[in-house]
This record gives sequence, C-alpha cells and structure tokens, in this order.
Amino acid sequence: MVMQKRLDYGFNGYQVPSVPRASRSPRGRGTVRKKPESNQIQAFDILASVAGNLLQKNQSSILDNASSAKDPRTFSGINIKENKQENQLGSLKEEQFEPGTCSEVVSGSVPSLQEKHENQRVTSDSSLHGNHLEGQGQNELERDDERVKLQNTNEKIIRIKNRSDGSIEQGQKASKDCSAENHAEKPSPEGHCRRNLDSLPNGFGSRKLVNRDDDENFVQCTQLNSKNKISSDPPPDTLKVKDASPFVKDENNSGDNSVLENSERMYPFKKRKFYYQTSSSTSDSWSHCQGTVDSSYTRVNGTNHGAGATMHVIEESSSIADEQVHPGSKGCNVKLSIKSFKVPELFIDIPETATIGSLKRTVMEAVTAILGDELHVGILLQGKKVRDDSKTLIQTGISQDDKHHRLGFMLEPRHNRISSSYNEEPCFLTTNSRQKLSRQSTSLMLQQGTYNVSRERSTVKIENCAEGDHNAVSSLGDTSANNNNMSKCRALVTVPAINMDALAVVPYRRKSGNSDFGQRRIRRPFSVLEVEALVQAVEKLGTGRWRDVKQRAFDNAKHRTYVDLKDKWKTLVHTARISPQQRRGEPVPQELLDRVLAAHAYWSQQQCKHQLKSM
DNA sequence: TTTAGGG
DNA sequence: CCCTAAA
Repeated sequence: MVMQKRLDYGFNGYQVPSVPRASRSPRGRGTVRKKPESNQIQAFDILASVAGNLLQKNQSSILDNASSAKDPRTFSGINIKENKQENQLGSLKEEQFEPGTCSEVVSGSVPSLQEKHENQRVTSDSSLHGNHLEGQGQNELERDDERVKLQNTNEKIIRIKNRSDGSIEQGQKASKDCSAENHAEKPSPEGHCRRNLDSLPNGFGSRKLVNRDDDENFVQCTQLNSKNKISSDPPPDTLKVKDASPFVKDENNSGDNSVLENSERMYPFKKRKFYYQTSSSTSDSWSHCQGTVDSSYTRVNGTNHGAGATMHVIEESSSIADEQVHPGSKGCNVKLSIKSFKVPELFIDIPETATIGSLKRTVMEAVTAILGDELHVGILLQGKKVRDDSKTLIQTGISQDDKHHRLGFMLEPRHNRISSSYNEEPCFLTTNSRQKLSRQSTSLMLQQGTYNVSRERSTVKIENCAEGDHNAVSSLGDTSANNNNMSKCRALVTVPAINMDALAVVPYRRKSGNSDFGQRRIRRPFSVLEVEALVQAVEKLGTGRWRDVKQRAFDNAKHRTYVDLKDKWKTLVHTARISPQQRRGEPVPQELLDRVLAAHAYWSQQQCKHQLKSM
C-alpha cells in the first residue's frame, strides 16, 4: 500500500494544473485581515476592575479606568471598537453608539495575581529542559519584548500569600510575562514513513479547514470521511472537491477518522498586553461559564513555556527562603502567578443614548449578576473543579512537574448556580475529538439554558488558539463567534437581573480585540490538522498556486492567507529536512513530513520541466 | 492581487 | 509572520 501510494505519486501524472490566471475563477478577496466591526465594546479587563470592586464592595468606575488608561495594553475596562478599530479606549467617553449595534464585552481580567504556595517550591525541573519552545527564534524575542512591555504597565498585582491568615497584599509589581508551551513534545521517533494517511490513527480524509472567525482562535476542521459521531449529518457543503491527487490515494477509504491529536494547545501569552483578551481555558470540561483563568505551568526563564496560561510558575524564586523551609524535602513549592481571572464573557447591547454612567452600571450589574456579591474562587484542574479544600496540592495533582496540567482559577457565583448549568454543553462540544473543544458560553446563557449553538455542519472545532493570552484564553469566545450563531445567541439571551438600560447580555463574541493598527498578527501555529490539509492540497495543486491551495483547503480559515500557507509550506519543507530533535512546536507526524518532501520534490521537478519546456 | 523570497 | 519586488 505504502509503496503503491508512492508510486502513484510519481507516476500518476498529475497534470500540472497551471491554470492561466486569466482563466481562473475570479480571485478571492485575498488576504482578509480584519473585518471592521462596528461599535464593539470590549471590556477586556473588566474583571480587573470588577474584581477590585467586588473585593471592596465598591462600585468604582470601570470606565474611568478604561478611559484614563493611556496604554491600551494596560487598561482595564471597556474598550470600544469603532469601525476601523482605530478608536481605542480613550474615545469611550465621546463615543457614540450606533443604534442597533451590539457591543461586545469580553470578560475582563483581574490584575495579575501571584500566588505563592509556600509549601511547594518550583525547582528547575530538568525535565523541562529539552522541550521545545513553541515559538521560533523570533518569538523568543517577542516574548522578551513583551515582558518588557508588561513591566511597563501599571498592572496591579495582588499578591496572595498562602498564609494561614489568608491575607492579601496588594502591590504594584510588574508581572512576568511568560509563555509556555505545554505540548512541546518531541515527535515520536517511530516515523512510520509513508504510512497512508488513511491508516493513521486519526485518519484523514480530504478535509477542509473551516474557520469562521477571522482572527479568532477556532478552526473548524471538516473531515470528510469522518466516522466520528461529531455530528449526525455532515453537510455536503463541507465536502471539498476530491479530485484525484497524485499523492493522495483514496480519500474515501480512510479508516478511522478520529480527529487528529490535540492540535490545539495553549499558546504563550506573548501578546497579552496587546490584545486584552482574557484567556479562557480550552478544555472540554473547563467551565465555560465561569470566567476562568487558564493556567499552566510556565517557566519564566527557561525556554519552556507552559501553554497559554494565565498563571505561571515562577521559577525565579526558588527562593532561598523556600529552600530553607523545606531543606531536604522533596516537596517543591508551587509558585503560581495568576495573570488574570476571568469572568464570564458578556455582550452588551446598549443604546447610544445611554449614558456612560449607565454603561458602567450595566457592566457592573452584568458581572455582579454572575458573580454575585461575593467573590468566590474556584479551582480547576484539568478542567475539573476541585472541590475538596482539604486536599493538598500534591494530593490534588498540582505540582510543578506537571507541565501539562492546567490549573485554573475562576471567579464563581456563590451558590454554584452556574456550575450546574454549564453541563448543558452543546453537543458538538463533546465530540470525541481529543481536541479540547471548548466553547464559550456565557454563564448567563447557560443558566438560562438557552444557549444553543448551532452545530453547523459536522465540523470539529479545533481550538486553534494562537498564542498569546489573547488566544490562549479565549477560545471560548470564538465558538460562538460563528456568525450564524451570533444572531441566535443574541436573540436568546437577555440579562436576567439587569434592569437598567435594557441591556442585553449575550455571549461574548470574540472579536479580535480592537487592535489593528499595524500590529503584528498573533502567531497561530498550524495544527496537525491544518498541516494535513495543507499537505493534501499542495500534493494536488502544487507549490505555486497558493491562492488555490487556500481556496481549496483553507477557504474558511480567514486567518490563513495564501501567503501564510506558502510560508507554512516553506517551513514544513524545512522541518522535514531537519532532524526531529531540532524541530519545535507541536510535532508533525513524520508521515506528513514525508509527504511534504515527496510533494515538494515532485512539484519542484515539475517546475523544472516546465521551465525547460518554455526555454 | 498573487507569487516568490528574503527578513 | 512580515515586507515587497515582480509579475
């Protein structure tokens, strides 16, 4: 089989479909970077304010903070997005809302917290070494860069020392921004060369990646031959042309189509300040409702970065004190830096005639309605709520060694009213994919049990959270971002306890946080699924028709431009040529890399032939 | 707008 | 990913 495939590839005579440009169908829009969104209010860090408010029972103005913030990266409050997204928070006051427009309120985050668990110390776990950084060289720089920027922010950090008295001390300390890459595992040595994709555990069929949100975190992968019960009826429209490809054998005989491995990972929080998005965890069981903080371990200094965590393990302080406390104890202190908490994402619809004051109240009430009057902290481990307060960290499974587990903190309602409701997880979320599918759902919505995400198509949503906090967290928002869903959601949701200015709270639809002033796009590593789709497309189309590749396999992945695909191919070829040890990021199955090389060789050859001919 | 490559 | 010369 394998060989056959190979032969097919070489001799199948793919006709080089060098379609003359003129004859091609009208080109697509090309690179679409951002869709202007009108009047969107994004309260990225409402929580920062909210938390403070809740803590102090003081309804201080959230907006004031926002509007007074000079640095968009540090402001905590609401950000209004204008059509061109050029307006930043500063314009809030004079901002006029257009009637009918719906503003988005993203969950806000609380100022970073650094939590120290005195009884455990983080050691320079050697196991962390050797892991690959998610980012590539350049990203390293970015991180540093951001770290620096972070320090410039006036981000308040509440330091919580795990003392018996539970005292909380606040201070102004720049938090360390660290990114983490949890899944930086090495490619499995066993390179089953030439294994037919179809035979892959995750079997691929011809697939097309679908991504609804431009700039969002989710990527939907439509798998043609999916045998997964992801959804009952695979919409035909998701099926893409399945022309014979020299490289691709028979897409229909794929065996198992289970979703590829976890392609979604948490990404470094590099861009935190730039995109004030709260991060949300991406695990299935992660309570979408609660504003949660995704956490994972991170090495601040090392090259190892935990996946998009809002909380980091601060290694720096393998402090002396700690060591002295537990000299020989094997126990290590687990140091956590909670970058931010999350509150459920909200959508606020407010008339332009509303006053700033009412807006403040609205936001406040919306948040309060969810969190209640008291601030409760919930802890999530691997997406599951840890209820036993008496357990130790170790017993619970929280240790600095586990760089994979995700520890999350969330602000939860008093009586757990939310948790009960968030079980009503929309079906499609529970697909068997190993991906951590997560959806955003607003607690409000869930509570009402009205949130019904249209499972448009039998698609698997792969969290493609790209880096940065921005993405790291967010995945939640995206899902609902699905266009179609939005309207539904809005229609369904209303804010229960809010009576003020007739505001409607709807699930947050994550829209790239404002930001569009020439900012570098967030890094969004290709998932294995995407790579697979790319490879498949290139096998068929060749390496010089990126626009077509894009159209064919990434038509709906708005954030992937043909240039991106071209670049990715370039790196794939490079990756395939280097030793597995030198590869970084999410390992790409050797099988795929082999195909990359094969296709690359094939098409290079074709190109040469054509050149000779034309000469 | 796309390609193709360097940065 | 970005930037851009070329096509």
